[in-house]
Amino acid sequence: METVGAVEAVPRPGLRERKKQRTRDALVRAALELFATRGWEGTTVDDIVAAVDVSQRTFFRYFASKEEVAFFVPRLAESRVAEALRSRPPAEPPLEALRRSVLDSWDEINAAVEQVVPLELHLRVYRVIESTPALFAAHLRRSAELEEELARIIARREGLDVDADPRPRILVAAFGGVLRVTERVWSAGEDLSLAAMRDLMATYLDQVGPALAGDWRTG
Amino acid sequence: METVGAVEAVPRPGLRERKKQRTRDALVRAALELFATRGWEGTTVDDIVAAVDVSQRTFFRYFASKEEVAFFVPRLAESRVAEALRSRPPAEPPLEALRRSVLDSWDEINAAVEQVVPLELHLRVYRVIESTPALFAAHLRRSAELEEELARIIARREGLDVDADPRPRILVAAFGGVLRVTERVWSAGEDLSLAAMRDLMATYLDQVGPALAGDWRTG
DNA sequence: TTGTCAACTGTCAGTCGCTGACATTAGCCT
DNA sequence: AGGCTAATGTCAGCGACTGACAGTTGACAA
Repeated sequence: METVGAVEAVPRPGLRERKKQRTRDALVRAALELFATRGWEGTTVDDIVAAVDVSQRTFFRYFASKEEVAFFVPRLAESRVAEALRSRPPAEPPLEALRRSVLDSWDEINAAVEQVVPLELHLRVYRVIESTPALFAAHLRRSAELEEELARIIARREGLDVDADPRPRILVAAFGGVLRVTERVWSAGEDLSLAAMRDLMATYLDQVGPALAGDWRTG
Repeated sequence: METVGAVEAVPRPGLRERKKQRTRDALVRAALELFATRGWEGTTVDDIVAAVDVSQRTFFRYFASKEEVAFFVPRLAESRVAEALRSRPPAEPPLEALRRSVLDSWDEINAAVEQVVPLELHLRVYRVIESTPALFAAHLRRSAELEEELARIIARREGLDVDADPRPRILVAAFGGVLRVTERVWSAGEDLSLAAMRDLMATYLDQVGPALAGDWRTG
């Protein structure tokens, strides 16, 4: 079961694999840096590949589109949230499970991000995403896809069929809506710390019930 | 204040204006028909302009992008919903105002749509929008923009500042989330009538409270 | 070490969406 | 009728993206 000179656990990838990894990372870093400084339309794929010194064709073999590289970091976060939700205790009420999944993954997510690009760079890119219509649209679609996944996980937890009982999707849709408001307000505000975002999210989630309840003026 | 020979109300537009209107309508109809039959990627702008016999340049003078023509019909709906919300009685609780704005505009919207394209064609195009990633992303962004507008209207009704009090946005985000689930389930189902959609929406909105409330298993 | 195979990369030509510049056509108005 | 101007057409070009083919370079066995 063990090749000579190779350890069981992680049989250190060959030169080829390491080279690919380096190219991919270099492309991500160069692209994000350019997006953050010159903006989305101000950056061409040719600019990116010139910075890394590979051909344009190579870029498109690593990323299906110019968009995809912009969402490299958010992608890391999405998979972790789904992961977290899957491992919540089944006894927990659905909304509570969602809330804790997002809030608890936060630190872990940021550690993972830092391994690829400085967190500060990601934040700058995030602002570009929010202010560029084409990118913002893509962001919303990705969110919708994540929500669909979360709804399915919730349904399974509760022993329901997503296509028969709409409650999982309704819950997640409402939850996701609040998340987006949080992102928006947070990134428009001054305190861009993660603690600030966490607090904001917790506060907003607490307000969903009251906001939906009815007349705000008689509160 | 009155030009000689011109009637006050609607001084029937000149030939030039009527020609423009015809060209625009022809482009919309040709485009939607093509999208519905050949799909989004299967239709080029050249195909559309060939069907109407105008130059490509003319197409882009009427529509900023290939996307814009695909959303010509949804656009009609959006403005009417905002309009309806503005004219709801101020005493009504926010969620109730939103709900009635959408449900009550329905018939009016469909009448307006029919004046441009057959409703059945629009439904076929809508399915293309939902199943084409690029179009679906654009759809979500448009929804987000409408939600922002609705949030501002709600805030004004309640005498609040949207940027200070998050409740309007939270409410609308949750509401919008439910709307999207409705659209999804409806367009995937069999009964594509408008009555079916209205019922579905009403039902789902009623379930938001319970879904958020807590443990579904002790219900 | 060497040679073979397969993976990776580069080059090139071409499509499609979209735009600016400039020339042409055609309602409009005196 | 003729001038003004909006609408349209033509053309050249950019940028994202793709398929086809050729060259290069790790991997692996003889």
